[in-house]
Amino acid sequence: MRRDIFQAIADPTRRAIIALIALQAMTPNAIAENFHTTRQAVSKHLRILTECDLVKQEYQGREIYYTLEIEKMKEIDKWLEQYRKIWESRFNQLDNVLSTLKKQKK
Amino acid sequence: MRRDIFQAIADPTRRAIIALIALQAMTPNAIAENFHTTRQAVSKHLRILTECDLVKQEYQGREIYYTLEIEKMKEIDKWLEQYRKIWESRFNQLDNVLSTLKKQKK
DNA sequence: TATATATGCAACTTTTCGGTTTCGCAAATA
DNA sequence: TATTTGCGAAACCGAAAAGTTGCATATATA
Repeated sequence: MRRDIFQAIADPTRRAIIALIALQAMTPNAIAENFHTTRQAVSKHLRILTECDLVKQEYQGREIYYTLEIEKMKEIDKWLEQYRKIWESRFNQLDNVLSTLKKQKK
Repeated sequence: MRRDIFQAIADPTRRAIIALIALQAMTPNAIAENFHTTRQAVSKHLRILTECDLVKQEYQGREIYYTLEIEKMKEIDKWLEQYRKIWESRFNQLDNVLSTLKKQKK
């Protein structure tokens, strides 16, 4: 099953998990303590996040630390770029209108 | 039913619709021509996009033109901001390492 | 006025999703 | 060695999502 980063961040619990491990690597149990769900449910979310390379696993004995793969987040930023161009150009247009009004005032 | 912008952009068809109407306002029929689904399916997507204020409707006779509400896209950018800080700080750390190496060379 | 067109909405179906429960396995510990 | 602990995987379940079909309605057009 091919996972997509946009699908991965669609779920609020997964976004919260991302926010958590962005601060420090955590084990599934430690992550689950922050939610009102079972560890297994968290494990499922972690699997989805892993499948689309948003998180990485670090094995340490029988514990598995999950870390955020921050580079992957840039993909969203990249997608957003095309729209950022639009809202910035619109802002410039508004800027032009304002400066035109200013000139007319003079 | 409360809609979320992250859920809205999770669907690839909806992202494609957003990309389409970002260029110019379009009617449901015109949008549907670009996909291998029925007009009704597109209408459903448009409804979801409308519910979370990502698109606006402009009535013109019996036609309805859908336009992208670009301001709403900034919400994603805002969410991304916290992670942008992280990857930028990591970049700076790397930058420091590089400049340290450079100094040692001298 | 009769017909065609553009659209939304409701009902229904199939698929997907998020969750729980149960299990098995490997590592730590008594 | 026996038991506890940390974890993933599979089976199952209910809810939601995405799609289709079949309407109803309003606006054009012949």
